[in-house]
Amino acid sequence: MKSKLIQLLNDALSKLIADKALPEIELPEIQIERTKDKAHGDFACNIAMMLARPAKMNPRQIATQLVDALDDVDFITKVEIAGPGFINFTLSPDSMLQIIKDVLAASDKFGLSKVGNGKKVQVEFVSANPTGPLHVGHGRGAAYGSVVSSLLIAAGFDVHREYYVNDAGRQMDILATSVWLRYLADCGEEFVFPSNGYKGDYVLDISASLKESKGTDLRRAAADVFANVPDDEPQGGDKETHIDGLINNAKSLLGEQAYRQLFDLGLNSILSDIRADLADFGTEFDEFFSERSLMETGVVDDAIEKLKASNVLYEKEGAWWFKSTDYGDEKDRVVVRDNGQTTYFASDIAYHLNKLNRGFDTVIDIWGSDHHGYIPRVKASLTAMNQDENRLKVLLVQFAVLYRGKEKAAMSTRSGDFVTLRELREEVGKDAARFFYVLRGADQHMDFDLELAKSQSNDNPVYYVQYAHARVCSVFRQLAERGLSWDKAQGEAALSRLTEEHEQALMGMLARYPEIIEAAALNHTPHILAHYLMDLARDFHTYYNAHHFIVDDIELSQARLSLITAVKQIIENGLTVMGVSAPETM
RNA sequence: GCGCCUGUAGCUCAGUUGGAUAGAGUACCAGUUUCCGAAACUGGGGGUCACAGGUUCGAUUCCUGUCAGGCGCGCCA
Repeated sequence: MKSKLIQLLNDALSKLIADKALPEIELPEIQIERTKDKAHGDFACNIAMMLARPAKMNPRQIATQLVDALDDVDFITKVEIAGPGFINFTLSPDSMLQIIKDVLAASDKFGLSKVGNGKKVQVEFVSANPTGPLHVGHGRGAAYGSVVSSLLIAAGFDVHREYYVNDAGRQMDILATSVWLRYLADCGEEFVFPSNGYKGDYVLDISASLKESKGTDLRRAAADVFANVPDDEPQGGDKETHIDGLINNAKSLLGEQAYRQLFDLGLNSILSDIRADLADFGTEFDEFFSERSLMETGVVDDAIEKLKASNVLYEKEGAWWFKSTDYGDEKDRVVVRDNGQTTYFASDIAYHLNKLNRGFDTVIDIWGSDHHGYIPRVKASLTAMNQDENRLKVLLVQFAVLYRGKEKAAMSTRSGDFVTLRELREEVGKDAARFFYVLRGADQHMDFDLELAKSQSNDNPVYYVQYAHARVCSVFRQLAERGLSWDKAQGEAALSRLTEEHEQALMGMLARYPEIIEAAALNHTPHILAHYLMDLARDFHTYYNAHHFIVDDIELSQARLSLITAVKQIIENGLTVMGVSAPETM
């Protein structure tokens, strides 16, 4: 509809210029917007005001000439000039009714768009270190990423969803060592657990399974395990060197093969837990991409060679540095440490190069806002390797600050003191949790009150939307009980009977859905879809309370049933995009 | 100190690329059920859009500065 209006106005403008009623100036892009106030018609255009300055004319005068030059079309009943020079359009009743037929015809396909034009987009999200179960902080990224992906799919993009598994770094060594130490304690060894080790209960589960499969094969004397290990922090030492010493002893006491088995046990246990958790949260991935595979297949080394060849690496104090300051970063960054090991950053350079080489038109990374400082160096590395950095888009998700009532809740994977995503899901349900997460803009710092989410889950807006859907279903159950039925053809033939204000409002709402999907997808703002669904549900509930759908006037009844079927369809479509169910009863 | 994000009703937040009288939920107050589900609806009060300048027909929106809060500034991942 917007494009039809733009076409109409463009024709009129060129007519005016041809008639020399307007000077020959560069025309700005015509903007059409839906009016907030029904008194201003259905659509408004501000072109006359935008032209006022360049044309050196009074905006209302331009508007008057423009309106006179407009072609007559059947879908517009009224054109008015208002305020400082707005041109307001009112749609004809027939064109309003068309939306119901469109929704019913397209059903679950209604709202799908082709703006994406099949372009390949990769979306990487969650990518939490597999050192422990997902906690509620990861939930926001999971919900946001999966809805952004679904929106892009709905908008016609070819989407590949990916989870980057950090299965190669020191954190994983700490996990493996933590598991081993718990196992040793289980075997009867006595020692103090390192302050920097992973203390969560899930580590005990893994060590128990290790004991079950290996018996005491991996038992070593505590004295050997702690031999030559520097003091831990509580003893006045440093927690980092302490744990590193333990890791080294673990490797030498167990041997490479047994250590690797231990390492993989920890990794695989936690990763499979994460995958199951995400699946239950309605968050699907097309691929789990391993950091270790990048190293083992030489992709990291290749990337470093590429940077060396581009002459953007230099050696200092035994390490290799990337000159990221040449590309606007604050300081240069190490890619190869003085001990010869590549850094996490080196893996990430390789990973991003790999992504671009896989042929995605756009690569989207969804990161927690605490990683924002990382963006300049990654982009710098891409530019240095002659890649177009604009193909990488980084979307930041601000932290969800957890509260228990008025109190801030602590959250740390290391200490094991956190609410897991699984716990949250079991308490409030997948639907409520997802809706709650996506309800706010990603750049909004979110207050997540666990008390509210858990105890007052009935106040969660998701039920308001789902209830609207269930209510429509209920009407049809009632219809069947009375031995009546809805006839689509009969209903569509009688649509002109829908003259109530509530019905007009609802139809206007339905017509907005495709625009919402497109805007939410292109701007990566799923929360506008959530808000739209609440608005639609509100209009429906209001309508429900004001009028009956099953009435003696058959034509009217059939027309109304057609309208609420369309409403039900769009709620279902929208909730599906959000990964939230649309129940028939509640 | 530098960088990113934020500041809108008591609280939690919307406010589309600058538009007409700044909205919703919640909380509070008062109402609505012989009739399709009251998890709903109707009405009411509640605002210096953090503050100060600037840009223009027009600013909650864009620019600059100040204040306040969150996060980040490793040869960690």
